[in-house]
Amino acid sequence: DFLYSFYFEKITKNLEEQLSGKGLKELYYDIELPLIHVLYKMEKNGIKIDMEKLKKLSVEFEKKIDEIKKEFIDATGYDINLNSPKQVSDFLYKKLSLPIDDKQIKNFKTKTGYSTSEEALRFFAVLHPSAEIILKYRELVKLKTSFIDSLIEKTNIDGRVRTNFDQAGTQTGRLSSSSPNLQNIPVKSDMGNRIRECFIPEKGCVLLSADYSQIDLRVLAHLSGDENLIKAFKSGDDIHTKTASEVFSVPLSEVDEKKRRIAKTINFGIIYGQTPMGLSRELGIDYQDADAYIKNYFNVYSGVKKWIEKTIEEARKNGYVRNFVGRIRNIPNINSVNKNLRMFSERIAVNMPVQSGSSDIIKKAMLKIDEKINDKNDIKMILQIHDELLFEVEKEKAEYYAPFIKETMEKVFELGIPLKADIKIGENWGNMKKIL
DNA sequence: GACCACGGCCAC
DNA sequence: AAACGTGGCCGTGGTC
Repeated sequence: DFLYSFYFEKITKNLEEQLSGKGLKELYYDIELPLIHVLYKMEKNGIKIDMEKLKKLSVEFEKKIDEIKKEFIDATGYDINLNSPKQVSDFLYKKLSLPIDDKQIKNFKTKTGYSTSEEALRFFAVLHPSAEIILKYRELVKLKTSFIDSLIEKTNIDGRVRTNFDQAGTQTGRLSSSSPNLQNIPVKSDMGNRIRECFIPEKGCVLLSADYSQIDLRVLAHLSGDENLIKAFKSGDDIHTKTASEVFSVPLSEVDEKKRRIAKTINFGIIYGQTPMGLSRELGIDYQDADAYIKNYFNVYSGVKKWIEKTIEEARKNGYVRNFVGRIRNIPNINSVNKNLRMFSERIAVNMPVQSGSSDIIKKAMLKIDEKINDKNDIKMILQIHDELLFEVEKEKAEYYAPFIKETMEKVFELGIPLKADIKIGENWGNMKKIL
């Protein structure tokens, strides 16, 4: 016992000094340490799975995958392993003998050969019907192996699946989730959404989802203090439509879907440090146009541009960046002579205060919500997906807790812009209706 | 059988 | 593909 307390104190003191020296005591004691218990409870709670539905889905996907395999053989005469990028690559680039020149495929090089990525397959799809078949095969196999079968295997006998949240696994302070990862359950495709429908509440309960609206862009607005971006959020208009209107110099009413889509891509790209080349490729537009759009963006939101420059400057000087609650990320290669490494470091430096800022906002909200619900048994916090919290709550209590959760999330930090959270409820995670 | 790199792709 | 940031997991193809 003596030795134990002797070394315990020694280690504690050492850690305290290290935290102190880096200005991390508040982050540790106000956020990370108390969060441990919240995460523990979420891991313990787990989430209920509609096993019957999931198993039916597995069978259905199995059949479809078999059909697609046959379809491929019928269409091509080749019986290759479609799970093997190597075999698919040989098939597309060699066996098909398509009239493609080096110029067209030079963008599709990988370390080991020629790519069969979705983008490459879309290129081949206009030349040969087999590419479309492979794409469909990929989608279904991905959903079946990574999600359907994995979830079936990892769901406990009590009908609930429990993830592992890693609190110290990311460079930005985000959580990560594994075994199974419940932070990347499909949502975008119809097929994928059918998997989400297999996540259900306990009998007598509903699922309640609370997600921050545009939290990263709002954090960017706060950090940069950019007047236009702040004004945009204060106005309550759709942010991508607003950006489109500003960047293309047209009234809000004249922003069509195409313009909005471009603006949306730019908005996300800014946070990740996207280059004109990246933007042009993603949108399938000319480099010159992409370059002009980004320049326009920085003209309109000049405060954002200044903040990016300032952030990179600080990273160069200090070798690290810090977010608004003091969290640190070291940027060791920010002054590297290797241009690729240096540019990469600059994007990391710019992205960190934004992504980690959002992450600490939701962590703090989790703590405040937990303070109120930790002794209640009519509501459980069960998942965090970066900007979303998922609860399992008794049906009759959903309307009682909803405003509290919304308000707690929105008021957790007083920033230069309003934070906004939307509340939805539903009988499964794939079909949620907005209530607040 | 354990481990790894790789290509590929799901989420935010 | 990635000159778009943060993650985890799948199957293949290879080594040991």
